[in-house]
Amino acid sequence: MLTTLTRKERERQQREAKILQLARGMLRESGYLGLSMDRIAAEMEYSKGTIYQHFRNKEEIILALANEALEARIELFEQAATWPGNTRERISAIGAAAEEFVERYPHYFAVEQIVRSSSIWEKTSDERQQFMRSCEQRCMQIISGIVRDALAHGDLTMPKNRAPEDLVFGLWSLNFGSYIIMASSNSLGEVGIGDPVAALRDNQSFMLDGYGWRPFSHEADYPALMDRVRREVFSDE
Amino acid sequence: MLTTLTRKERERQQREAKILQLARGMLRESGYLGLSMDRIAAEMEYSKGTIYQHFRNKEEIILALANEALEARIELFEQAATWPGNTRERISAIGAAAEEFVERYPHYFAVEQIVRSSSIWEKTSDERQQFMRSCEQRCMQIISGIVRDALAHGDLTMPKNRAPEDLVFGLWSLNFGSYIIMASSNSLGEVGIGDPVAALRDNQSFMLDGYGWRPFSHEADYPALMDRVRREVFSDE
DNA sequence: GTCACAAAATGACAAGTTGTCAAAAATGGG
DNA sequence: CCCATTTTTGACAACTTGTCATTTTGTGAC
Repeated sequence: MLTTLTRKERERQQREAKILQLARGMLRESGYLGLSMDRIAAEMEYSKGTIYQHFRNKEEIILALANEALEARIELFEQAATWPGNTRERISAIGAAAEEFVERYPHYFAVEQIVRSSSIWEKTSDERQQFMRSCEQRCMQIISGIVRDALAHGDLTMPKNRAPEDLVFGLWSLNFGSYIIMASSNSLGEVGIGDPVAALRDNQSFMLDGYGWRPFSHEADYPALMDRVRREVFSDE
Repeated sequence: MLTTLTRKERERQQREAKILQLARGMLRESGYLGLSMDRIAAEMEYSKGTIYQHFRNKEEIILALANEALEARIELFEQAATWPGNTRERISAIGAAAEEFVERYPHYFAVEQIVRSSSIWEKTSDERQQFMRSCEQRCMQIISGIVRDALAHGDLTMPKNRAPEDLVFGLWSLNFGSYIIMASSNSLGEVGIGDPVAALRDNQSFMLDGYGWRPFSHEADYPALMDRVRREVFSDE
């Protein structure tokens, strides 16, 4: 009896994973409109009704994909935050984690873009919304924690009227904006941006330099550190 | 004959403007899915076929809205670029223009987000795509022009392996990312970001400081300058 | 084996979308 | 007034998503 229950449960989870896998593919292939419940059902060789027993609607599938990725991102960020070095090195490690995340979950930015598109968010369940918000907060906490450590250690002093979260907002928007532009602009080279990932690294560094976060980027080789973090922390699993 | 032609032409343009106006409203109200050709037709008291004579499809309407706004943005940026001051002041004036743009075209970021969503872009006409790309390039040129002036005047020296466009990419993504997040995150206050617009101003300034662009933000009152630019340059029309 | 009952899967449907196109209506020159 | 040309129309086809009565499947008791 126990075994049958778990077998069913296992089948259910497998099916759910398969749905998400198919959805990921469709989304990558042709965006929000390309994700079709009919086609998922057809490719799964199940009826539509069964798919709807897993996800109340299309938007739930998309949010589930986002949740999956965000959970993994927190994992990466937490690992990065424990890097044994000064605060400026630790914030660089977070940058490395962000790069790693983009490589492991290349579909995520497309998903987040869809979720942030009004009228999608509204259709999703409270639980998944809650989960997404909590992931966002958790991310914020991890990073602003490093900022606070830097303040405590005297590596950084906050400018007038600015909170640590304002700095995090800067890193966040710089990253988010850069990756969205990279993902959706097929001709960055033509406008003179040859290596956007390297440019992002530098822009982040210079922003932190501007805040006065020591040691400055000319005093250490942060790109090398980021490569090292990615090799040593994120190479396996 | 000439008069009848122009009258017709005038009516056509008025109708087109009305379509775009309605579309703007629907888009702001409820996003891409909320924009319905049927509803536009109904509210215009024209049949659907007539609407389709103006725009080949839904996506064309969205791109038309983007084009409208981008044209206006170039206007604003060009005005800002002529500000009579040092290069650092001129790049701040561009920041002021960007703020002004967001206030005048609050729907634009939602539109750009939709356009950047894959499978939307593909459905639009080459002409409008071309126009959008040329606007983007033009913007890039205006700003990288100021960067080059700064290099020529010795206000700034480019770091190793970086082109002026990489700096512009930084400002671009910082702005774009910040405004997208602001527009779609209804609870920034809860995560500790009280005044995101002020934070964006500072983050931009600090990034430019990090690049070593003189005079530094602690040597001048750039926020005050931006307020002044907005008052003196963008108050009328 | 078979019966009864619960659980799960089904697909026809309703209600919506976009985009088309033959037919109807308006227009304007002769 | 008439007729060629342009413009407008809305019924359609072809697609969505999401529902739910009906059918199928699974389980345990006898």
